[in-house]
Amino acid sequence: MDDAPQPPGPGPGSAFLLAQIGAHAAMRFAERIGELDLTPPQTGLLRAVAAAPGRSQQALATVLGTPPSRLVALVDQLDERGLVQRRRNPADRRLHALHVTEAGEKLLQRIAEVGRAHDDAMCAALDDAERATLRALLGRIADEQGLTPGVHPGYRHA
Amino acid sequence: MDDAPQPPGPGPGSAFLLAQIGAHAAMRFAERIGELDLTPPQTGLLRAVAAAPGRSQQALATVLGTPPSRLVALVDQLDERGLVQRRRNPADRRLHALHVTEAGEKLLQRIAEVGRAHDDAMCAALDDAERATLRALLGRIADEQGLTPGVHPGYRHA
DNA sequence: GTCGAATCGTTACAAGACAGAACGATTCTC
DNA sequence: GAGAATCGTTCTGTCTTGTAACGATTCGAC
Repeated sequence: MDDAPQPPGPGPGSAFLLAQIGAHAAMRFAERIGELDLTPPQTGLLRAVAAAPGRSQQALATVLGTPPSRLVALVDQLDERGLVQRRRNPADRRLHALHVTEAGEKLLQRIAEVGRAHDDAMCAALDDAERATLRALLGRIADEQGLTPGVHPGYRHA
Repeated sequence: MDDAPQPPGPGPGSAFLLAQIGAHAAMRFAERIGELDLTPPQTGLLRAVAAAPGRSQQALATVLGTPPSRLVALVDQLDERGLVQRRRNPADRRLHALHVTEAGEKLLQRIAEVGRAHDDAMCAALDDAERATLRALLGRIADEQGLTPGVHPGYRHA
């Protein structure tokens, strides 16, 4: 753990608060899904596979912004636990089409529950109207910054 | 780079957006101060030293949440570049009191400029009133979550 | 058709960051 | 004055990560 900058004049700026709270949110989320024996990268991959079944590993690597060699290990871990499957495509036997198993689907439901609880905990300081306002502002920022929906760049500790 | 979760029902939840945007903000900031030949941990340390001159390395390690062994390398780097100084305390020669040099002060001013530009770029999607609203909401979240002002937990790539 | 270039997944490798424990030097306590 | 405690440093082992080669398979040109 380290620290970073603190911006302009009076108190921290929005960018620093975003980075600080974002790192905190990521850590807390990692703790929560750790109880399901999952790491954040594993969770992200599982969600990405479920979002569009049958994609190749290379396609996923491109979308997730990770080197293909890293994806191999990730898929291995999920495969060993029976959460995803590699199916050879008869038309093009080079690529492995990834699919989520039933066990994977079940786990995804639990992940969604964890996500809701985490979301609620992070916004504990805000009432319902304020949460809606925050979410709208963040959505506009994410859009303007060109962030891919559902993809989180740069997690630590696989 | 990896990815992470995407929360509840309709679209991403606030917690995911916070983590996603926060990581993005941290990366962009790292790029900006990279042009000043600084890493985020170095920048954070420099700011921390300036915030309270004369503190010991151990005191800083506690505040920043980093192991003392890591701080040594960081202080070395800043010392070699003449940005901070280790001054032995005559009263207690065990500890090294850290101080920012004039060159360090000058660099801090440039860092502040970079921080303002970064802040502005991150909020480009919002008008002034919306930025104030966002900042207020984020400030309350950071406070409620017990985050230490000015300290950013967990940066990657020193 | 066939030969070469390109693509996919995998493996191997090297580089770097990190935390934790062990180590001298110095100071505090009794 | 002797032992425990503190500070900074060094050392070591582990882990993660990106890059580069490697077979297998398919596509394109001729």
